[in-house]
Amino acid sequence: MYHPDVFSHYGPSYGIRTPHTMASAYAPGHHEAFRYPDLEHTGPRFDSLFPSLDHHQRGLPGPQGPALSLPPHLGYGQPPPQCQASRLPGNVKMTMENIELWKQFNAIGTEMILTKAGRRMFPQCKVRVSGLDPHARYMMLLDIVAVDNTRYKWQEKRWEASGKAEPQLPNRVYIHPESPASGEQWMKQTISFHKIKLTNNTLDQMGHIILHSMHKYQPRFHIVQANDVFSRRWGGCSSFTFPETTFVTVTAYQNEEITQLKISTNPFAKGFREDGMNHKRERDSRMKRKAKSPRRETESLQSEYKQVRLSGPCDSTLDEEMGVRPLDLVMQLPSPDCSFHPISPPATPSPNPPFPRAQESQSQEIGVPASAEAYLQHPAVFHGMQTAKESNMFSRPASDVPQENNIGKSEALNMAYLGPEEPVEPETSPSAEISNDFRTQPSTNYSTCYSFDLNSLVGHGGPDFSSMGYGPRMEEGPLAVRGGPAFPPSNDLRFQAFMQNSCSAYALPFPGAQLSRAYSTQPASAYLDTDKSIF
DNA sequence: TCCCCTCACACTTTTGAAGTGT
DNA sequence: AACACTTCAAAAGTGTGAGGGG
Repeated sequence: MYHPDVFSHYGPSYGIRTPHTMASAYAPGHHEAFRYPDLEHTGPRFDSLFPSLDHHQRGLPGPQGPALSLPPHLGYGQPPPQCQASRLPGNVKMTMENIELWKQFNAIGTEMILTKAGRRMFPQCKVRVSGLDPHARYMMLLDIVAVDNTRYKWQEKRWEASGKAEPQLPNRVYIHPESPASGEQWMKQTISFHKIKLTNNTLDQMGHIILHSMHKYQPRFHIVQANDVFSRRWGGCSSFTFPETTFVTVTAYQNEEITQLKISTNPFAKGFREDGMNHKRERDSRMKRKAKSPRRETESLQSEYKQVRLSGPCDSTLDEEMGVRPLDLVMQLPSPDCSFHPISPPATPSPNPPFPRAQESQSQEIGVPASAEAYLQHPAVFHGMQTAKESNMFSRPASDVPQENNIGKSEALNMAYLGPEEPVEPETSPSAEISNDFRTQPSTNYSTCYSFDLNSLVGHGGPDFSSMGYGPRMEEGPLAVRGGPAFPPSNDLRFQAFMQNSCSAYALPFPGAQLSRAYSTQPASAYLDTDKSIF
C-alpha cells in the first residue's frame, strides 16, 4: 500500500495518507476514505461549489466535518457533486464502438490483467461521439473508478465478494493524445483509448492508471470543451459510462472462459489459439522434441512456422472488426441498444454478483462528471503529484473571485439526477467567450498544469502567473532551468502520462524523456519553490 | 496449504527507420 | 530533391506456467 515515504520524490506535501475514519456521508460498508487534511481545512471555500447540497452531503467538510475522501466523489455510494462547468448540450451522445465485444466479455465477467509495467485493456475502449459543435474544441478524458467497496475472489467458478475493498488510490485521468481537437474531428472518427495501461504498481511513475487487483472497476469517458490543453477557460463537460465495460482486475486470469475469449479475440494472443505456435499442444510437443533433439527441433520448427504462415492463420482481428465472433463463444446477450440515455442516478452498490447478466446496454451519461470535475480542479492530486493545497499555490484566493458564477448550479445538480432531457443551460457559441469557466469559480483550485496559454509558454518566456491570478509573477526566466533542462513552469507537467500523451500532440518543445529526466532529478519541492529560481 | 503475485518465456502485432522506386 | 511505397528489425503486447511470498 501507499506510504508517504515512498512518494517523497513527489515533494514534501504529496499526501497519500493513512486511511482515517470513513466519511459519514457514505453508507455503511462503503470504502474507507483517504483523508486529506489539507483539503479538510478549506472550510467554506467549497461551499459555493455545491449549493444544493447540505454540508453533510458534500464530502468536502470543514474541520469538524466528516472525513474527506479524495478523489472526493469517486464512484459509489452517493451522488457526486455537480461539476462546475456547464453540461454539454443534451444532444451530445457517445456510443461504444465495440460494444458487442464488451458484451461478450461482460456476459462472462470481464477480467483485466494488471502488471507492474502496465497492461493494456482488452477489449479496448473505442467510442464515437456525436452532437458536438463542429467548430468548438474538446478534450477527451478517461478515468476508471471503483464500482463498489468490495474485494472479490474467484471461487467455485464465479466471483464472490471476499471483504472490504482496499482504500482507493488517487485517480489518474488519461487524456486522449489528440486532445484537444475540434468537434468535427472527434465526430468523424472512432476515438480509441487503446493506449491506456493498467497497473497495480502503486509506485508507478509512468502515468499508468493504478488499480487494485481483485476489485471491480468501470471506465468513464469525459468530454470537456476547451480550446487547448493549457487553456484557462473550460466550457461544458459531459461524462458517460457503459455498463458493459465493468471489469474485475486480476494479476492472472481466473476464469478460463475469459482466457479463451481473450485468446480468440485479441490479435496479440493469436499464438495461443488452436492453430497457434504457442498453443499448449504445440508447446508440449515442442518441449518433448526439444528434449529429444535440440537441433532437429529448430529445423522442424522453422518448417512448421513457414507452413502456418503460408496457410494463413485465423485472423480474429477480422472477427472483431467485421463483427464476426467465434460461434462457440457467443453468449446470450441482452438486445443491443446503445442509444444515448442521459442522466442516470448512480446505481446502488451491490457487491454481489459482480456481473449482472442483463445489464442495460445504454451508455449512461453521468450528468455530473464526478472525478473529472475534481480532476480539473486538482489535476495534480489525481496524478499523485501533490495535494490540493500544494496545487493551490497558484490559485487565486477565493475572496478575489466573484460569486455569481454559481447561479443556477443548484438547478443544474437537481436536473442532473432527476433527468430532464433538455440541456442544463444553453451552450455558448464556440467562437464566443466560454462563460462558464469553473476555473474562475470561487473555491476552485486552479490547475497549474493547464492554466496557462501555450503561446505564453512557447513564445514569451513563460506564463505570467500573476496576471492570471495564479500566484506570484515569475519575473525571470523563460523555460530554462539554471543548470538543467528547460521545462515549463508547471509542476503538473511532471505527470508523465500527460507529458507522453501531450507532447507530440501539442508540439511542446519538451520531449517526454527530457521532462522525465528533468523531473526525476529534481525534488518536487524544487519546482514549487520559486526562491530556488528554477524558472 | 492456499491464494495471489511476479517473472521469464515464446509467440504475435506494431512501429519506425532504412532502402528503393517513381 | 521530394515523395510514396516496401522491407525488416526492434519494440511492444499477449497468455502461460513455474516459482515465491504471505
